[in-house]
Amino acid sequence: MKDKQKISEAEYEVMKVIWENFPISTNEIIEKFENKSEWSPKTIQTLISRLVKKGIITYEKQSRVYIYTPLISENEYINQESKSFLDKFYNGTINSMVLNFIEEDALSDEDIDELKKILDKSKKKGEK
Amino acid sequence: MKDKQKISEAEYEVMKVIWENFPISTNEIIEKFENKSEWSPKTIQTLISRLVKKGIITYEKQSRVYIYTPLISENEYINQESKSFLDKFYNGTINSMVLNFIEEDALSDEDIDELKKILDKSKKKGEK
DNA sequence: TATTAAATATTACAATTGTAAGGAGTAAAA
DNA sequence: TTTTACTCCTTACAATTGTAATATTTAATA
Repeated sequence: MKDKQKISEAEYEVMKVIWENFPISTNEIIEKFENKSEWSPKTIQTLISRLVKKGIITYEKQSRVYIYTPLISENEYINQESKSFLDKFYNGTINSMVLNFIEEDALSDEDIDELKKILDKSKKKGEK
Repeated sequence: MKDKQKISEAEYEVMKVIWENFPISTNEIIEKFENKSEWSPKTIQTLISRLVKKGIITYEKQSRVYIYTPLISENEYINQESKSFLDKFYNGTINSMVLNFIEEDALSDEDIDELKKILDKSKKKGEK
């Protein structure tokens, strides 16, 4: 991916389809939206072109059709967005986000227990 | 705040100043940016007007100057944004975000210990 | 009261985004 | 080979955003 281009909301919807199905052609992408959105195929095509132009996906020509592949993985992208989100709202740490959630009573006792289990499990993994 | 208007990046910078200092006048807001940004006072004024138009802040006229107050608290706003962020990237739960961070090795052992302490403390509070 | 100065309001303009329509090239069908 | 149909490319247009300049109003001063 070229240096940190933003993926817009609409483009992100297209990216989800590409991440789940690549390598994928224009028509296959359009089909995936057929039932779940009102977007015209033209709109989807525009979004795809913009993603190419931004260097977020690339394609390979197979005779007349284009087959797309992402240039950044979904995980990389989510991590990147998570980092900016935490930087913007929580001084950059997820701990401070969790603390805030607890203070705001946004976590149930079950959530908290589950979270503890998650942490304990990771500790064990780290030790062995 | 009118139904969920978006606060843009630049507007958010202004909001941070307003949240920290309200009630605050245009000139006071502009002063706060004097050393930390290159924005022209005109730019800041535009951002303030847009925030008013969006219903995110309001003002009171004191003779010729306007004194601004937020219509949404910083906490409310951060909570709101956190919710959409989690919905978009982590199925809506912070637990799944933490799990992902652990899997990505984005948390040190110290972070994890600290997080546990945070959780234990909250548990105690909940019990009493 | 007439002038000045300060504050707010209006206008500007390019880039990005959402949402598409129309045109062009080429492979397939007639 | 000519026509058709499908795929990609170019253009469109309004709303939002970043970044201001200009114009107007009005309080303060002369």
